[in-house]
Amino acid sequence: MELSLAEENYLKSIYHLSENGDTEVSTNAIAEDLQTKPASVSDMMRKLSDKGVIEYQKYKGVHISDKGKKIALNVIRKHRLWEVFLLEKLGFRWDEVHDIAEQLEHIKSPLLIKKLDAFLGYPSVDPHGDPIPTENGEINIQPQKSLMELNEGELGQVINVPDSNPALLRHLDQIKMKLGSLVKVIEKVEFDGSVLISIDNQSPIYLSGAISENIMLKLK
Amino acid sequence: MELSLAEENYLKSIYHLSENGDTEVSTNAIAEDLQTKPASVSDMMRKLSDKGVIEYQKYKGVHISDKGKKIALNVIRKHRLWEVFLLEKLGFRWDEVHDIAEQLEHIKSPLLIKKLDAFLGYPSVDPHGDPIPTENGEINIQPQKSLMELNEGELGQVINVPDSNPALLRHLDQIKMKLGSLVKVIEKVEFDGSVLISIDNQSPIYLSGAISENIMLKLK
DNA sequence: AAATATTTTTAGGTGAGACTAAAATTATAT
DNA sequence: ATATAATTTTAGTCTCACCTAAAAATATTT
Repeated sequence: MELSLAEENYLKSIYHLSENGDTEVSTNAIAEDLQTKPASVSDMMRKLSDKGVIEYQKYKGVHISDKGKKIALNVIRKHRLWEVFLLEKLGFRWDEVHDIAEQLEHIKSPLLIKKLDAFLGYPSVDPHGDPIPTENGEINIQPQKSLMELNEGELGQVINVPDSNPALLRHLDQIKMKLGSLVKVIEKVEFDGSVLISIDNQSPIYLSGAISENIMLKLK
Repeated sequence: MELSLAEENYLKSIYHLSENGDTEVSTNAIAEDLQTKPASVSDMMRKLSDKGVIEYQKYKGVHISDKGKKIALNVIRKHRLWEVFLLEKLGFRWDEVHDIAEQLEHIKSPLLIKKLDAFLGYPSVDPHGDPIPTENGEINIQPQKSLMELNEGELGQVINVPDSNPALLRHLDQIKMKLGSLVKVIEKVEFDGSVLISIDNQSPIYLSGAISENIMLKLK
């Protein structure tokens, strides 16, 4: 079954908002995520439901079906493989790849993705640490905690940062935080949720709560 | 000015049908080329004319403007760079690249194309021998003759074959004809327009007129 | 030059995917 | 429990790119 570009984007949004298909998603949340109006979402839900890629009851929110999940994961696979290509082969920075990959992910050619995957050496994660789903729609979700959840004294390794926020990514470049960096929480500031950390044993710096909740780590 | 995918395809068609913008193009020819109906073409001509990318008078055919030519050449540039990528980096065959490049050519990101161009080593022709326009819309059109135009005894070097006909390209693979091959016309058959040729001094074979008129050569 | 054929345009309509405004449903607060 | 607020859906439009059928313009025959 071939979905339109718009339909693919809806499915992807639902997949993400439902955290990998586990929770129900509201009409408003989808509208917000896709920068459209709730009325448009309702229309589309009827259509996607008819196609069997979501389960939908009026006023009751949306659940992605197995079929839908597979399609969403395939789009995500393509997005992340293209991100790897843009960074590793073309020399883009990690804050530049998301928007272009948003376009490339809709190119239709399974063979192209097979060959791209091989060309890139079968990567398992994209430049932001997100796991790349397999051809069969399997995805390896790692247990992770946000930097804000760590306690004073705890140590973690950065394994994931958001791909869609260039300004944040550029800031991480500035403070020299990258995937794989070891981060130690020295002090948590009660008042504003900011944290004092050291990155790879460098001199400590403060990070705002807004930033630290977006940085995902594996406990060490 | 941003054109839609459909508008870009119309411009590209007009550019090609007008042989690089030189001749007038008829409504029917465009409809045939784009597999659409003449009525749809008339609609689009009004729109493209309003945008200043073509000169159009009702019932009088269409001429592409300088502005339009530049846009068309940019799309063609992208198409041909992607074809090089697919063939040289991903290992596609030359008969497989056209359809995928038709999709990739509409990706919008000047920086992407700059970087892709560099990654490919600034190629000047695509896998079918078509010249790749520069960023500024310049294109190096070589004088060339179709194999059918050669006389008996004449020798030519293959410099261009059509990119959009996979069956033909696969046939050329079979008879081991590639870009750069030296082709000698041994005999021209009056009756059906076929020609007896030798490719790179191999044993002679017959080619139908339909094939030979699509193979473009530089006289040697 | 008139008749006929071809090409092109206009008129009106369709589906996709968006919108606004209003109605219906569900959730929250009093 | 009722009133109010928030969310969601429906109803009715809009634009885009296509369509068919009919009309208009141009080209070709006789």
